[in-house]
Amino acid sequence: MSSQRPYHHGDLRRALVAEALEVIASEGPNAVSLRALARRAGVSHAAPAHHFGDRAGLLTVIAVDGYRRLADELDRATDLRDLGGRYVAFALAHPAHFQVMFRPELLDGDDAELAAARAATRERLARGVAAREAHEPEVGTLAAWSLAHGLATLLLTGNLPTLEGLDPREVFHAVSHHPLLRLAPGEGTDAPG
Amino acid sequence: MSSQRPYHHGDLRRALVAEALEVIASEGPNAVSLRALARRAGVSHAAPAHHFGDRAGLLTVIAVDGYRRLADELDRATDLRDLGGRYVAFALAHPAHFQVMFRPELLDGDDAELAAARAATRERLARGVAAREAHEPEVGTLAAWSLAHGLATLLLTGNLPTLEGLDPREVFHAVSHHPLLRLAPGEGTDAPG
DNA sequence: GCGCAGTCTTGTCACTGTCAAGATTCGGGC
DNA sequence: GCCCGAATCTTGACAGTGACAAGACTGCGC
Repeated sequence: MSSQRPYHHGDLRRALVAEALEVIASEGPNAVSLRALARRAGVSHAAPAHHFGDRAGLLTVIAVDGYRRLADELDRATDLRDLGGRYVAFALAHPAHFQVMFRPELLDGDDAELAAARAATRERLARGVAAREAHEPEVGTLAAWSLAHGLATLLLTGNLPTLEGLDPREVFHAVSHHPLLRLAPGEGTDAPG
Repeated sequence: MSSQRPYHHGDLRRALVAEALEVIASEGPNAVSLRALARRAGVSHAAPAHHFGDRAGLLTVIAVDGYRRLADELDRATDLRDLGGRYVAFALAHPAHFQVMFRPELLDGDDAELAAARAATRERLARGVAAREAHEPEVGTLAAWSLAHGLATLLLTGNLPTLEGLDPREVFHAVSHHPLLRLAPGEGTDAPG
């Protein structure tokens, strides 16, 4: 019409990913429409296909990005409890990434980068647990991962409205202090001092 | 084949739910198409709308059914560890129900039956935990729920391929026996009484 | 200044959910 | 036996979607 945009967008790939993240965070991955993203970016309806192939391609790019960010975050953990806290905090700080990462049916399962990023993140988790727990580290990893992942998922899906505004890290810390668990780093079960 | 079906299907509602469960279990809730379900049931493309209103209506019916079945299952638990085991086992025995139950964006959030069924199930969880843990039962419920829910979710999303064929209940028991946790019923680690 | 590869457009197809309006059949009251 | 309302299902239409094919434009290296 009036303002004739240049033929080339310039940074379409990045723009599409950014818009997709907004949509996913507010309405979930199902609400992502390649055509709607294209409209918002001011390009034709088929432009996204060039960068991502198809819908799964776009979501896979987001998932890979998420796994890498999470791995970086977990690298900063000081102990087992901090590891869990960072995991839960990541999920709530990057809800779009987190949701997509754990919905394999939305992703391109054959993507090599995805497999690599996923494995790297997992290795961070296992290392973080093994540092504290020498006994059956694999089962320990599973236990810690399940706890953090479950809490993150329940918070993200709105199943814990009471805890809505709280700092997710503090919520995890509170949970990990409960007598049912023994995640306290370095302290015995009954003799904290 | 050439037999002209009667105008009324007879049990269309039930048939559609059954087909939807199959589709969800094998390809996820996104793969559910009202038109495809109608085709498989041998009715016109708009027939499902009469019974469920829209797509969210169908999935909400499934979620309500799932919450009720889960509540029944949790009622049978003998102790806290058994409660978690049953939760995880339910998720893997009824993957379609479980997936839909925890995807609020797919459901009709205003549905009264859904709210009631969800509350009833939650009450079962809280009761099961409180029976064993008197100290901060709400935090304890959150801890136990997170652990079971996280393990169930990770198993369902194919994130634990190593454990694929195993009995989910035994997997939970193994996790709950790890020194990181204290879910053992009645046996304190150091001071049971 | 040329050509090529990367970027984007236009056009089309089959499929989807949803709505409106009508056809068919069931069940209860008489 | 009959009739009428209500429940069930059909037909038709509309806008939106992902995907594909073929072509237009443009920047960059040479």
